Amino acid sequence: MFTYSSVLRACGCVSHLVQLHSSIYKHGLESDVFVRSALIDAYSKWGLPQEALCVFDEMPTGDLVVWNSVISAFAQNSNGHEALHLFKRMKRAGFDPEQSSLTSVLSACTSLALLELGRQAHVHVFKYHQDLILNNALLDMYCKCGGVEDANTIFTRMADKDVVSWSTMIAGLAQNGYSREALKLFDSMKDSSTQPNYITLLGVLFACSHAGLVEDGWCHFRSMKKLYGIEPGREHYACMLDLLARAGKLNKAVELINEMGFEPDGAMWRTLLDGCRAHKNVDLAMHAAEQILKLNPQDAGSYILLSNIYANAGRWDDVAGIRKVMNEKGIKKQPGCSWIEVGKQIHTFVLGDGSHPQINEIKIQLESLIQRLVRAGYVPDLNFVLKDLEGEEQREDSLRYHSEKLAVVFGLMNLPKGQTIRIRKNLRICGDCHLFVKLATKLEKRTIVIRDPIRYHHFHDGACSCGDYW
DNA sequence: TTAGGGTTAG
Repeated sequence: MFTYSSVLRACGCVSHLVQLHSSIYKHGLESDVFVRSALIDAYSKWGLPQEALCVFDEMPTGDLVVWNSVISAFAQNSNGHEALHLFKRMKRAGFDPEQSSLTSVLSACTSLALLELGRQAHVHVFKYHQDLILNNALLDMYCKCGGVEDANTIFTRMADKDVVSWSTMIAGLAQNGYSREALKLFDSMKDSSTQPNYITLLGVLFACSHAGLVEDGWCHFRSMKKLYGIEPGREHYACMLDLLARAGKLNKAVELINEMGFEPDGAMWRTLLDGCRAHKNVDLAMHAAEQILKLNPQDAGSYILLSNIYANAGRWDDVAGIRKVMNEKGIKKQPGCSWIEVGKQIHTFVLGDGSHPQINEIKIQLESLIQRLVRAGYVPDLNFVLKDLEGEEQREDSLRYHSEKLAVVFGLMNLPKGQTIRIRKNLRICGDCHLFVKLATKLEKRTIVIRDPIRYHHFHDGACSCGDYW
């Protein structure tokens, strides 16, 4: 038992793990709780939570650690629903959750971006208010669920803070559009006794890139090694590229790619491509797209970005060419999708999908809202319609029914006045929806928070926390 | 003082 639980931690590939697993059976040790938790954990670390669940389910023997192992297996492999389901099973089985279980539950709420659920988990945490790791998980949960004010309160009250607490808060502020506050916090961190690490600096550079702070970004990037002994890694370069590309310093971005000493990956070229779209550099865009498609010939996002760049430049033959290639290769763009939590239920809206039971009412309300917004000065921005990829008659509808607009209207209809409307979506928000939501918060006197895959937009009284730079 | 579970980026 002692041997296996030690060796399982050291196994270096899945096939070794499977061999150890059968050898455990051979020796009849599979019911030992130490061996079982180590096995569950090992499967989880190799990204196989279902295998971990099999190990868990096949024996009745278990203790709190075995439960915690299997819950964390799903929490860490981004299956928040299953983690929460197992947590409920654990409570029904008569086990009292403690710090480790609650940390996994918080991490599950974080990955699901469900603020109300996270608040419920927070209630269980009160009696452990001195636990550092648990507090860190709480910080992350509040930051990622759009409750950055709550995170700030907890952070201020934390007696002990380690590098994870500081890094979580710095990145959290930046993701929520509070870049300058994030940089101020980094200054306070330097005054404290905690040394920044690799991840802290990523948060700092992220803050700079999302606020267009080019000089600050360079300064932190160039001083990483000297001040903190941290060699800039691939991710730091990616952040710098993002900073330069967004700010329109495309030549500097290309210089950085050439000098960085890493092979640029698809995400880096994609960053550059997006900068080319924003700053209308067709030639560089073509080069970047070519590089991406060499690395990943099926990357739908790049085809669409490139085709929009061509469309904006009026190069309709090239637009048609891309559409043809996409058709031939069977490449489809991912449909936009938004989620909103109302009455403990998640409501999903997908572009072009009218399956929501209230969809007709929502469309009527949306139409009326658009008319009121137009009277208040809203002009739909047709630049964001994918002219090339949609049929002529769908053009206006495709913009009108972007999933976040449907979710916003649904929130206005169903959430009490004064309650913040929180939406999560799978793609980045388009400029037209951004304008629409800004104006809607002013007209309807509501606060709206939208989380996209990269960051948050806090809309209030006609403005957004991103300062229209995202 | 021979063994198992939790937090930060992309």
